[in-house]
Amino acid sequence: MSTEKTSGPNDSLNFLEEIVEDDLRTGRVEHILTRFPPEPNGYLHIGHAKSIVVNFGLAQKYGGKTNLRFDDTNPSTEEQEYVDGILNDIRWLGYNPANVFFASDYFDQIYEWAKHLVGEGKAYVDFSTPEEIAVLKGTPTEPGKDSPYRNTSPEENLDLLERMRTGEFPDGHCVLRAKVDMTSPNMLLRDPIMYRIKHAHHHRTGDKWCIYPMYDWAHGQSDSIEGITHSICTLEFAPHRALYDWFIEQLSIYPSHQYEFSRFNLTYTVMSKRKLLQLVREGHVNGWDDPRMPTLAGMRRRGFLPESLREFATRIGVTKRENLIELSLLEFHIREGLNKIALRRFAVLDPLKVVIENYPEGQMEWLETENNPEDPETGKRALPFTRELFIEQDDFMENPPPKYFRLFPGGMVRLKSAFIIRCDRVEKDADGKPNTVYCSYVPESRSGQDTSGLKVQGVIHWLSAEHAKQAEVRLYDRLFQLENPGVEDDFKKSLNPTSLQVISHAMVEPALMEVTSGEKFQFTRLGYFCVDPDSTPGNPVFNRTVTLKDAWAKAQKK
RNA sequence: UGGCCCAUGGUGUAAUGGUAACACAGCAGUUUUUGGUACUGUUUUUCAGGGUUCGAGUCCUUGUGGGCCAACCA
Repeated sequence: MSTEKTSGPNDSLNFLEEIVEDDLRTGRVEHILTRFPPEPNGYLHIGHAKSIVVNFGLAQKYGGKTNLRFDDTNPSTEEQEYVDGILNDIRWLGYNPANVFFASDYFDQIYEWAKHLVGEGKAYVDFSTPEEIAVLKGTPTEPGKDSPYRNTSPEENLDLLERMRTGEFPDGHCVLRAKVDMTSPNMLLRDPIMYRIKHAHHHRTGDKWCIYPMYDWAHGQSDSIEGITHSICTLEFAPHRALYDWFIEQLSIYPSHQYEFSRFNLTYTVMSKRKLLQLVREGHVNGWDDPRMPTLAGMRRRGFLPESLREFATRIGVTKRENLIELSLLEFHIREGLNKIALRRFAVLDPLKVVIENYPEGQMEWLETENNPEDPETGKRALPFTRELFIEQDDFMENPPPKYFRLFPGGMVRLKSAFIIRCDRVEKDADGKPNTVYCSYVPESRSGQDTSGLKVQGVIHWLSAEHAKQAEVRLYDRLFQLENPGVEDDFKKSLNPTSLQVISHAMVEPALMEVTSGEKFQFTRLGYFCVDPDSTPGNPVFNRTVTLKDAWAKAQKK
């Protein structure tokens, strides 16, 4: 048998890594410096997580650094709350920016550069209305026409710009535009706006400015000031690159370069900030950190591990293609991470009482069970076993289908880490729902010292009724029922009505009464759960992060 | 009807002119006191036509299909 098998994605580079290696080899750059440039107008989501992993990951791999730069050029939508949240999310994901900067740190320099361009006749103040500007801009297939203000002298423009800055004009009265090419096939080159007037309070510069630079007139300049070698963004910015380069060339400043990769889409998820904001505002979810949200805050509260997210982001790759990633890939990485570290605990979400009729009343014994079979060093714990127990309703069926190997009348099942029991009879409510199952146990079948010789296929979890404690459990499911809700006219039409199911009286083992917010467990046979911050002493709340894979449930669906 | 970007299994990503592979998903099985985990096997792939070449997923060309661009948003 050959053991030489060394192909796979691990030894191949994505296109950004190829560019970087090339730049390093040819000496275009000595060290790479990337940046992650969020606008502080919302919370980070899983799409940003990929961008963070790409930017920080690339720098880490090649011994470079990454700055965090808040793109705060629009005071009307940006807030300090978001700055704090974003910083927190990035650190949680496992990254530390080399520097934390703000585009607003550079407003003075950017203004000086604007004056320079005006002085050279490469920018002008335009008093046209937004409508007039739009009409003269043309369309993608028709060239635009020059604005009547395009040939104002540099001297007059300099004066006008200064008056814009000092607050002489009201909002929207005029704009500063770059003089590029009104006939360019690239719409962004048709005399793009550099500054607009906004008499608004800025979260950092206060009331110092009433003109604010547009994205194109701030981003590349900020990159250049910081000496960013590789300015990585998503595909929709590709047409901006021509402008990015144009400004840098006109100013003869450090030539940062822009590279674009495709953003990713996730099935059953929307990712646009606008839509996420709508979900929050309209109360379809309980805030930005609702565990159903694809925000980092939501996923953290849901119980996702940052390393799972990093691995997922790496696995989906970096390309320029449209793509729609299956949610099951994310879930795979979540389970993989949690399987190794989550301690196992017993919980019964939908209790059904079991009475072991041949087990003496009042008797109790401690039975040992492992905390995590994947990690023996986590040791064992003891569970109290008594005559009256709880099992899941799901684990009993009066008339089971073929291959059902849990409990049914006349059938036997193993209580995990305890005994084998046989179901003798069942007592039902008036509506026919089983309410108590009477069983007998096999004393010599005790786990670890089973001499019964019996073989049973099913193993189920259980709780001593007398010792079990109540807890709230929140079961989360996908927020949308459609694979690609974002492409519908109304994405909210496919909202999943059962994306949250609250079980206020689940039963759990006593040890789960003393937990801390954020702690993660596997509830044996049910899934991974995480302690919600809503928990109070004695009243824990558990969020279901993700279910376990369930071959039986899958087979039943067919 | 202008410009830019893109096209490899169900999904995503490799293969850098020389045997189309990896992961997830699916299916089948082994192990298992979690119908979990682990392990094994397996179904399924180069958008179409033309060209260059001994040889094309890869290069050229023409189509076709998809995405992006006409905020004083980023």
